[in-house]
Amino acid sequence: MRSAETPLIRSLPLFRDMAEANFDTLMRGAYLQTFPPQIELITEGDPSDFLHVVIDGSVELCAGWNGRETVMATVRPISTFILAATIRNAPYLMSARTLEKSRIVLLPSVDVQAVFDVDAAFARAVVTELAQCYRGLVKHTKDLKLRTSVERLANYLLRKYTAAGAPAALDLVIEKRRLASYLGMTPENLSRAIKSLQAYGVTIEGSTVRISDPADLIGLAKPTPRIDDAAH
Amino acid sequence: MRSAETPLIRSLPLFRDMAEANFDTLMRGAYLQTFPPQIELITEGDPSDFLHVVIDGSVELCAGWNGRETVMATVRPISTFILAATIRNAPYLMSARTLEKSRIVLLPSVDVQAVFDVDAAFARAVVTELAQCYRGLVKHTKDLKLRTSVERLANYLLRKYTAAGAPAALDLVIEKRRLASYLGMTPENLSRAIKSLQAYGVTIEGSTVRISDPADLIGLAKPTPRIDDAAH
DNA sequence: GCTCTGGTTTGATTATTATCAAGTCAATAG
DNA sequence: CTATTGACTTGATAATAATCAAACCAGAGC
Repeated sequence: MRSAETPLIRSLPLFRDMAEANFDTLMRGAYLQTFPPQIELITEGDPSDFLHVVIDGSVELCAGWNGRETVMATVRPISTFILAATIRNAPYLMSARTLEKSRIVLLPSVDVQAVFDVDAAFARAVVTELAQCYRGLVKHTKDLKLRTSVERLANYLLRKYTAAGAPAALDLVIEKRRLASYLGMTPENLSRAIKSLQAYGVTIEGSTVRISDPADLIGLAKPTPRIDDAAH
Repeated sequence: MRSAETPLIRSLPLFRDMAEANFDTLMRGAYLQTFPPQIELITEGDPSDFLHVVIDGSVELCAGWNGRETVMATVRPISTFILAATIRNAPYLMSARTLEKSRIVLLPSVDVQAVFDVDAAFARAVVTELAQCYRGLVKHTKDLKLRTSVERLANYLLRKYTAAGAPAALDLVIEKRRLASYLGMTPENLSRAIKSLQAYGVTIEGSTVRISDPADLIGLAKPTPRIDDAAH
């Protein structure tokens, strides 16, 4: 691959510190592809051949069992997904599907592994990234096990609100049924949870969220850095 | 540290392939300590100073929020815990508590990080271990989001049963209230879930589990490698 | 032996969440 | 402009799980 996106990828924490020669090796074997919406990029259970980097658009990671399905995460530019499967050379545990028209870089797993072995800076970056992903998932699990659905919604909204810098109106980016699945509830239940947050100054019209009294909502949500901080 | 446990630690996948000199460095800075039962080894939110290795006994990883608490995992010999916090040099997301009298090796995080930077084999082992932990947590999350409590119990029992080689009687090692918390339910609910599995040939008396008709139980549990396999 | 303790079980009740079935609404294709 | 589609909402109901309270039971200590 040789394209305008190369410097963009280079700027990611995962690739930032590695030697130029090794980065070139990775890029030589890479493919940049554009996918239409609703395309299944990878399927749960398939062998992991590529590390994926979302350049543009958005991708949903989901998992199914016995006819049920749940959204595990949404990946937005610029970031990678299924690093763990690539590293372990094991089958995917989640499926990935484009939500909109998306441009994605595919890095062959063999190249990633080869470069990992010779580039200490890259190795460190992979570890850092993986540890970050792990900790993110620990937080998600705590969210699911320790909170009710209304509490999960309240904290989700506060996280987005804070990340956006406490704006008067906030866009809900994700479809409600997908948000419901991500938060571990049904669309109907989300609809009712939204209604019950009106008592705490939250209004959601279409995809526009307004929080009139953050302090009140915080009183209900009781956010903690050990679940709700992106950094930590 | 210089003790009889050194070769035991050396045999772990995490330390197996590293250079002898680097392993010695790690061991020089290490402490081996014996803790009584019910001791809080680390507390959620504290800075991460040590990588822990359980040599003997057992340790419970748990997390709390707003007066509620949940068991995230149980660590048994020989394995490490809180690798991710050590790597990221970030506060612990979980607390750790001994369940019984336990011997634990403490490796200063600074040493782990220093050796990581100079030993490629160790770096690769850390990545492999972290990826394994990550995938284990993905499975746990899928289990929680896609299955009912009875299904989670059925699959938990089948996993233990299979791992033990399909014995006539199986010991339930963990206390029921802890198992309940791990599986995301109350002790009362677990008690009822056990009862409802009697219809599928499962009897649990005290801590002894008997599965008279595995095929029948499998029909209910519908286990899948993408949730229930330790390896994958 | 007894008593105390804490885990477990059981029953009754409530809370929470899911399911089913209509409806509303907005965007879009024809 | 109308018809269709699919997301979202609402209401009624059912399933699932939590809570509360009371027993039960086994092991530890006396």
